Amino acid sequence: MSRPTTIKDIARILKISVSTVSRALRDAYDVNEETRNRVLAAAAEINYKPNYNATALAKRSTHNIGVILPFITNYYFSTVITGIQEVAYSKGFNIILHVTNDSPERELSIVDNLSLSSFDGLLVSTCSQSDSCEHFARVIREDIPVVFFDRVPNQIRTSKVMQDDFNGAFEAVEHLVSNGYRRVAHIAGPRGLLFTEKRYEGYLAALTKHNLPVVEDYTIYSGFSQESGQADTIQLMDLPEPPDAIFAVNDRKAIGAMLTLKARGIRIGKEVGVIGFTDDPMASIISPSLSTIAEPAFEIGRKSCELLLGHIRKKSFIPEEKILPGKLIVRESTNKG
Amino acid sequence: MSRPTTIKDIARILKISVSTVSRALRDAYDVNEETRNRVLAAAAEINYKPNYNATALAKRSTHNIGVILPFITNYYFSTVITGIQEVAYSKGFNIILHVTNDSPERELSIVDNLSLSSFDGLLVSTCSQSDSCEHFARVIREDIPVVFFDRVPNQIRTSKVMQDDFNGAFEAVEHLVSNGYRRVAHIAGPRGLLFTEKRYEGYLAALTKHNLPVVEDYTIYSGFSQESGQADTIQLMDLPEPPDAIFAVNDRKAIGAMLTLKARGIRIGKEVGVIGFTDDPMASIISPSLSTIAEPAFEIGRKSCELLLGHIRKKSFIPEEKILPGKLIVRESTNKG
DNA sequence: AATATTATCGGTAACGTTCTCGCTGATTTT
DNA sequence: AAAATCAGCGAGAACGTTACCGATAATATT
Repeated sequence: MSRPTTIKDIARILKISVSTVSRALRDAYDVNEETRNRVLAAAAEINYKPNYNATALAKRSTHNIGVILPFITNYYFSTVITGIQEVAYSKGFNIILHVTNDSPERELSIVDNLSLSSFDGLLVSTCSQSDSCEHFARVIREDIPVVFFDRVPNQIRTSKVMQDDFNGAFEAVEHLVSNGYRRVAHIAGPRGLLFTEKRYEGYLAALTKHNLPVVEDYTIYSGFSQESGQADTIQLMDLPEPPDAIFAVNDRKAIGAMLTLKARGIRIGKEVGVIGFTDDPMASIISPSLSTIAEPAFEIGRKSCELLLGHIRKKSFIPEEKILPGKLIVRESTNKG
Repeated sequence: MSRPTTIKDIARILKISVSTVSRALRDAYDVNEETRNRVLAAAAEINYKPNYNATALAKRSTHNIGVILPFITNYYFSTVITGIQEVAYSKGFNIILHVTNDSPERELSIVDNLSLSSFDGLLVSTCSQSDSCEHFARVIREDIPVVFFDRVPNQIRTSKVMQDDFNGAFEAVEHLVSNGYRRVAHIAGPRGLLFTEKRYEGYLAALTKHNLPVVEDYTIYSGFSQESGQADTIQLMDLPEPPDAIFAVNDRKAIGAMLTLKARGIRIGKEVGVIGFTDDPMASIISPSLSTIAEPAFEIGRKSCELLLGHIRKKSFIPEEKILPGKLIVRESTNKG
């Protein structure tokens, strides 16, 4: 209805200039304490709200950060966002959310159509099949800071935040071994993703440390879904010598594994141990409950955002890497009895 | 590095005026087909990206919609957001995400601090304890359209999108009754929320239709969490005459109920039936699997966003209400025999 | 042939804010 | 008492875009 009040209204009411009002509202520099109070009072009086677009235009800085990720409908990503939101909110930044549905074309179109004027920095977790990172490189070349988390590309030199995938996997597999399992299989994520490789390496390292043979058929790369967990497990258990334990790249796949094991009448834990990665709330709901490596999702969100805001504030974009530790959660699915 | 290219650059290169360039880029009105093509070519050439802030300032319309909700770390809300995102993306709108953590103070501060210049419309699901809706009324008074979904206030006349809570609850309870359960209890949500009431009314209606007595102690209002589901169920089962079925306001509480029933050695389904609301993926993971009313979360997101964009487009804000049907999903937890 | 119409374009003022100067008048310095 | 300093303020341009209106030339109308 009534157009929003502006800085000019305040100036007119107080019979001072807009420059003074602007300074009073922000810097409080070069402005008398008394006039400043009068400005503040007048602003409150007429319910003044700053126009962020005008500010952004004049200062060449929006107060937005873009967040690009494949999904939000799972525990991990939604928790990361909550962490991001937490620090963004406290620093007065808005989050512009973009979901790619794990489609590289969509990711590309989002990044390219996104006006560079609409955010000060980018927080991204890539698609699983990102053939190229050129689009992100372009953004960085425009001097807009980008911080990657979880699904980080390795071709590009930039700030990254991730859980300790190698050690998490190592711990998971070592836990299996120390509980008496000997033929440990790994149902992995899609190839090409850095953390898929890291977790695989951790798996390998634990096997070799404990002098266990590395059976090639015991590692299957596929998707992240529960369904692919089921399919992988069928393949695994149909082997001449099936494994007696399964380390899944995430809890969804672990749950898929448990489902096929159950369907085949195989006692989980006693006959075949299962361990996941994430600590999705489902892990404690399913029975038997699922052992897993808890990821610090919330912390990853916080750290990523803090890192990004740091880059934005000091205008310098020196890449940093942060690796946050996970935590082994022992439950029933790795209890041999 | 190099400052972003602007409309002026194009004008200078082509030796035409900025007005013509602006028209060529947008309207294609009052501009020759050929010059328009030259402008488009030049824009692509120098990698021109429009500055949204300048546009927003000149047109008094950002291309952003604000989304305010209590949580995102659950299946329902994250799926709604995905639905919102889907239509927003297709129409070129950005989503600014705000999470209140179900805190009324935070909700208030978000709405009040949000510059009205930073979004064209608002999509909100309120806190459970919103004592007032004044802050939203203020936004509406500024002629910014607001659409509520799921958790909608009843004191305020505005557009609303929700699942059919009454009929969903009715169907759930009728399903219990027709499966032979007679003493049906209801562990409800917090008082004051519209859908808590609707689901309670549906529960009542089903009982009275089937001539079952309404026992006051059989309805407990409390939180939404799994823990409150556990607590409520303890209270229920300690009654002199405990219920033989529980209708929970959502799946999390239903799962809580199942946990305490299991802990007490009560056979779910056979002795006590349990049904939830939402169809969280957990419902099919837990064992016995949980019967529930599936909510059309994705559709609710889509519809809310379409409604809002409609309001924004036609500048008229005539409140509309949409009620989307749920669907009964029968699983093991309501199988008596 | 004079006039009216049309298509295409340019000039200029907004939009709300910040920023860089420069100007006053008062205070301090010498 | 003259000069230097300084606090506080204002004028005006800029940020990139759109909107309104007028100008021009070409075409159509009578």
